[in-house]
Parts: sequence; structure tokens; C-alpha cells
Amino acid sequence: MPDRYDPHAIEPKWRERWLADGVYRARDDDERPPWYALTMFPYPSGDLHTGHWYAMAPSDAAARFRRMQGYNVLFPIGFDAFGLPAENAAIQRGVDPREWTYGNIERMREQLRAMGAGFDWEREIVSCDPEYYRWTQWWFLKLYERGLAYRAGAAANWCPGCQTVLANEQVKDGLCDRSDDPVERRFLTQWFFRITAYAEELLDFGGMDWPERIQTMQRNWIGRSEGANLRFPVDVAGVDEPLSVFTTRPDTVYGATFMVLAPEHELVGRITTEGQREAVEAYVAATSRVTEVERLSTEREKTGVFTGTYALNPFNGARIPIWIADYVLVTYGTGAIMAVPAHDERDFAFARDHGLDVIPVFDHPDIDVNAPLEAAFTEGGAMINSGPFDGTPASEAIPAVVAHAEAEGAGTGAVTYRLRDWLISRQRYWGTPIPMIHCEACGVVPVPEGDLPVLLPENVHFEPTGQSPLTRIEEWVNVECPQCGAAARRETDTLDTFMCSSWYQMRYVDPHNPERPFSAGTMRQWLPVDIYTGGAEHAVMHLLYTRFFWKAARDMGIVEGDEPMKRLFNQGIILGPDGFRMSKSRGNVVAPDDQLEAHGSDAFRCQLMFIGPWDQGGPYNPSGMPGIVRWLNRLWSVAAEPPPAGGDAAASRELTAATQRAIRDVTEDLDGFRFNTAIARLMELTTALARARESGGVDGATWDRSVETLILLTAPLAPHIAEELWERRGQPYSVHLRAWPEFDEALVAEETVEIVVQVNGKVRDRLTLPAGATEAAARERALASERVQAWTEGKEPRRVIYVPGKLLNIVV
RNA sequence: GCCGAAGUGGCGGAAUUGGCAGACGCGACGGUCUCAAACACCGUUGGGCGUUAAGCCCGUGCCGGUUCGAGUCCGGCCUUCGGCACCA
Repeated sequence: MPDRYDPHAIEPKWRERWLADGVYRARDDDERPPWYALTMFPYPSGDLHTGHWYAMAPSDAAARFRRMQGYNVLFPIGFDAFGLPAENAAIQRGVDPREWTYGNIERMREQLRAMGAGFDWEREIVSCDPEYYRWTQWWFLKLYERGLAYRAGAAANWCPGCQTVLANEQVKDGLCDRSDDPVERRFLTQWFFRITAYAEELLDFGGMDWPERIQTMQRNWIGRSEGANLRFPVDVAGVDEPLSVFTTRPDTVYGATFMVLAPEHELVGRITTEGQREAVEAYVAATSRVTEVERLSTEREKTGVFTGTYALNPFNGARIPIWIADYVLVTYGTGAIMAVPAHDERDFAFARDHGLDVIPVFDHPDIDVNAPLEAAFTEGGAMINSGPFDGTPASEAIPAVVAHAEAEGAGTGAVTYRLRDWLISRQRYWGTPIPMIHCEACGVVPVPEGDLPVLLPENVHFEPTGQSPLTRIEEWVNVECPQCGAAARRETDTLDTFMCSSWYQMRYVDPHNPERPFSAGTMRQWLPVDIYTGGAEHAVMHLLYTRFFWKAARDMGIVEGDEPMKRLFNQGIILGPDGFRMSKSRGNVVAPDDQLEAHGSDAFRCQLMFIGPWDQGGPYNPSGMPGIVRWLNRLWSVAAEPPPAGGDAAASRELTAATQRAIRDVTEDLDGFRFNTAIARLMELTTALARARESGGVDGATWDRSVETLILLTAPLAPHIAEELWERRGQPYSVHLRAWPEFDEALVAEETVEIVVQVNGKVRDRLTLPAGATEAAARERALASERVQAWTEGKEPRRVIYVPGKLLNIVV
């Protein structure tokens, strides 16, 4: 059999056979423990790029590893197929989004198969299939029933480029996450999911093995703040309800010298005096023209206008002016603040610019609080200028003031979150239709479950007008009200595509179920996901939404457990050889198809895994490929050639020990997604085998065991060559269904150990001692060493440190 | 500005709890095979000193500290990358 290693001669053959034999089919009726390994399903952009390989090849290796460890592995694949690029292609090139998407899927499916990953293709899902999105609609109805989906008017993020509203999570630095257009604020009536109902629970990552980084990002995004809501009566006729503000520093309430409302605050119109009306209206109008980017800049001067009205401090009755300013955001807290310039940097800047009072209400060891302050300070000693609270130490101040506020009816302790409800309406075509009907008599009426799916109509004009293209399809829009039968109209907005991906992991467990999204039995068997792999860019979008979905589903009794994914691992971002993101315009694109053609799938995936830690990403330089190709060639020749004659017992023991060490290390590395070091260990074992053969051989049984172990350990990483070599050695098909080798500690035990001898911390000699040598024995040998004596110069050791089996340090 | 991660040969990167720095690979150099090239295989490869050799010194971003011993721990800086950023 010693023909040359030729990936093209073996890889397609095995891929076809695996597919035909259903080697990677996950069975519901299997007694082995289940293992659900999930890699984020791709968007069908049209071509599989290196980033896809970088995400999926290691995920595949990890899934194969678990399968060999005896798990019943579910490793599914599908396509996240709704979204703007399809629609943009329709607008720009006149192609049908459906055709564009399905064409891309077909191509990418072929490319994914050519990768040789062990996906269970029988469970493939496509989120734009009516079979799938009818269940997305079903979820919407369930959330609606539960009060978690609602329609409301709000200041929404509007992307002028995409001509649709966006969720807060899809706005980065005031720019649209997709098109980079500056986002505008528009008051619109939209559909929301009440994710804020789960804000507190979403902060808890207990029992989850998720990267610290993602946990921090989600916690920051949710942004929990503890404080109080305080009520300030407004001194103006016709406004009876007090002005409510949220503050994290209720203990500074005596220092409140002015109030600030967001310009969009609903009270603004009602409290503005005639004399100030013109200025206030001009300011409100000006604010609406400022982009979010500008408005959020902390560099910007703090502008604002006095409303002419005063509020009364509920603690001391002080009359304090009410201003409006755009540094206060209508979307956070109550949209209004009490400003305490002495102890808040922003309020201080505003007071300085507009000549407002500054009253310190805490003393400070380094600051003269009787002189005009030069800056706000937040850490104080004890309360001052605060009536009955004077002298209260800072540590007791907040509870004392809150207790008083609650007793007097001036406010209550409160927690506020930065997280906003998830805006899910989109004014675009290529998405899941929202299954709702608007009836003049009955209001908003859900489409009955039996009428799902609400099919997305075909043959539509796509030019974005700021309204969903669906509004123009009269025959689709006009329906009978399911409740009263009167003429009614369908909801024409579509769902945010993040809704498709919020529950797809649940559909994979029962992808063809026509009755329900999945059966309770398959849910219990497979869910939650054991290991989820994918990019970190989804930290506060998909990864937050899917947790919310799961918790809502749990509360509806649909799933069990608190979290959808037990363990999460984020791979890094793969860059071009020049260290920049791969892009056609830069000309630094490494095309997987080219690599595949040049070196085969095994080599390309191993090379991607070998370049460094998986979570680090970094530049991909194909110049390292020869190393992988050489290794695969050496692996081939080691496995292909017959065992050498002869057999030195010591050499056999050594090879066995090397093999066992490889089992131990590769197992640990794969468990921790350290593919780079796993491959290094496999290269070492390959070299050890080649050495053993050259230097006179080992006994046949040892040789065979080592070679076969090497093939088994290689199988998850380079599945094709492993299968080929396995077969050529006459072993039963398939190597991917064999048991993972077990590590046997006893076989690595060495009879002797090498001890490093240091004098004053510097290595001066090495000794070979019997394993388990005592300190006394080691010390005796070390002191007898000429090289050691040369450094101790006859002095008596002051101290000797012995690390058994490793090191002896003599201090003189 | 705040939070987090990282900084190791010419390059990608290794290094349990502090215990032989540079595993594995690329590249480079030398060699085997070959008419030659490709392929393949073998050897050397952190820097400096040492004619050879034995050996010695320096070396993990910078400065200092703890320790018998520091890439690893502590304090203070510098740089890079990621995230957040008027959130009251």
C-alpha cells in the first residue's frame, strides 16, 4: 500500500461514504449519553469564506472527539436565511431574494460538505422556509399571549440607509451596526419583546461556563443601577403629578439645585412658561436634528434651556428651576434628573456653564467645602447642609435618606436598568411576517395558530420607502378579522431576523415536526446545548436574545432548565496574511476553495487549527501550510509501512510511554479547545514512531498499538486521512465510530528521572536518578558532582530546596 | 475617561500550583537523494563571549519589589487590541 499521500484521491470518497452511511446522524433512540454540539448557523451570503472554516472546522473536531468518547452527538447545521443582503440584492440587481438566498444556500451546502465536517444533514434547517418560520410566528403568538410581546409608541432608532427601525443592540456608537449610517430617532409605534422583565435574571451566570468577557459585556449592557425614585412636586398650575426622577445618589438630595428633563420628556410642553416657550421649542427642535453620534459625545458642551418653571424639593421645600437639556436621555430612568452639581461631574459642568448654584452636601478631608468648588467630588465623608441628616457618615447616608423618603411619601428605593425592551418590528420585506391583524373594531388580533404560517407573499416591489414593501400588496394585506369577520388589515412589518436565531437550537432537536416546534421528549433528550461555538460579535445581541427566549419558554413550560447553552466558546477573528480583515478590495482574501484544491480539507483545517489558540484568531498566512503537509505525509508513511523487525524492550517501553503521553495531552487539549497544541503533540508522536523505526525497531504489538492510537487521536482533526489509514490497516469502518484511546498512567511511569541541579538558582548540572529518589539521595549525588562543587567552592549549603522528581536547588 | 485581554527568537506560537524559557511549526542555513529541479528525508538554528572544546554571560515590553528560584506573583509605567462610554 505505500503509494503516496494524495488527499484528492481519498477525501471525496470518504465524504460520500460518510453521508451515505449516516455516520454522523444523531439518533433520538440511542442509549449513549447525548451531547449537543452547536456551531452558529451561517448567513447564506453566497460563498464559504475562511472565517466559516475557522469557526466550523474546530467545532467539528470537538464534536468528533465527543463522539469517539462515547457520546451520542448532535452536531447540526442550517442557514440563518432572512435578512437585508438578499433584499439589497433584489433592489440593486433585480433578482428575487428567495432565489438569491436559496441559490446561495445550495452553493454553500456543497462547500460545507466539501469541508468534510460531520454535520447531521438530515436535520438541516433554513430559517426562511415556511416550515421553519411558521414556528417563529408561533413563538411570537406565545410571547404575545404571555404579555411579553406588545405594541407601543416609542423613540425608536431609525436607520436611513436600511430604511427601517433597529433594536438598541443593533446600534453601535450611534451608527447602524449593518450599514454604518448615523441612526436617527423617530417616534413610531412598533412591536417590542419585554426582555426587561428578565433583566435581573439575565445578570446571573451561575452554573454557566461562558467566557468572562461575554458575561461582562452582557452585564454592562443590562446596566443595573441601584438608587431611588424621588418625587418633586411641580410648582405650576394644572400639573398635579410630581416630577419623578431616578438617582443613584438619593443622599445628595439636599444638594439638588436644578432639575433637568430630557427634551423629549412628556412634561416639557405642559410646564414651559409662555415667556420661555419659544426658546424651549427651538431647543427641542434643534435636539431632534442632532444625530445620536453627536449627542452621545462627552466632549460636547452641555447645552440646555430653562423652562421657566420650578420644582419643590420634597426634603426641604427649596424652589429649584427646571431645565431641559439633551445630556439627559429620555430612554433611561424616568427621563428626568435632579441635578447635584457639587457631586456629579456632568451636573457641575452644566451649572458652571449656566450660572446655577452649587451646594456641597458632603464634607471632604482635602476639599474646602466653604469655598467655591473647582470640580464635583463623589466620595464624601459625612453629610452637611442636609438639615436633620447633617453628620450622617457616607456609608449610612443612602439608606437613611431612602427610609425618610419612603416614610414621607417622597420616593422609594428603586433599581433601574440600561437594558431596553427589544424592538422587533422591521419595515423590510425579507423576514418573517408578524402574525397579527389590525381590526377597527377589535383592535390588534393574533392570527389563529391554525392559520399559520402567514406566508410571505412573492413578486413584491422592494424599493424601500420607509414602510414595509408588504403594505403595497393589497390582496395580502386585506383579510377578515379572525374575531368579528369584518374587513381588517394584516400587520405589514416583519420580524427582526434575530428572532429566527433565538430559538433555532430548539428546532434542531426535532426539525421536521409538523405539529409543534419540537416534542417534549426530544427537548428533554438534547437540550440545553452542551457546547456552543461561534463569534463574540453576538455578545449583546443573539447571545442575550436567546437567553431571554429560553427563560420565557421555561416560564411557559415549554423547556426545562434556566439557560439554553451550558458552555460557550468564542473563536477569534481570522485575518488576512497582512493582518487586516480579509476583503476583496484589499486583495488579501484566502479562499477556502483554493486551499482545498491545493492541499485538501484535512490539511487546511489542521493548518487553521495549528496557527494559534482558537480564541485568539489573528492573521492567517498560508506560508505555514508546508509544515502541516509534511506532517500528514510523515503520518502516512509511518502508518503505511510494515512494522520494523526486531524489538528492543527499552525502545518499546519508551514508545509506549510516548504514546500514552500523547493520549493524555491530546485528550486534555481537545477538551480545552487547544487544537494547536494537540496537533503539536500528534507531530511529536509521529516523530517518535519514525525514530523508533529508524533506530532498530520495537516489537510488533507495540508498534501497531502506537500507530493505531496515533490514527485515532488524529481522527477528529484530520478525519479523511485517519479514515483511509484506518481502513488500510484492516481496521473496521469507521474510525470515527471507534472508542477514544484511554490513558494508562502506569505505562508512562519512568524508571529514572532527570533532576535539575541548581546552585543559587542557576542550573549547573543534571542528574539521572531512580524515580522516587529521596531528597537525601539527590542531595548526596548533587554535592558529589564536580560541576556543582565548582560553584559551591567548598562552602557549606545554607539551604537546599528539593522538588521531588524535578529539581534540587543548593543555596550557599 | 472606565473595564477587560495581551506584549516571549526573523515569523506563528509553547511553557500545571512560581521550578530546565523558546515545545511544535514556518523561514533560514547545511546535508542525503537527483544530470538537475520539484517532492521527500536528515541535521543546525535566541543573542553575545570563547581559535576549537569545555564552558560562561545576557535574555520573556520598561522600572522596581517579593522569593532559594519569577515569562508566571506584587507595585508603578509604556504599547497594542477588544468592549463600554453624558446611563443620573
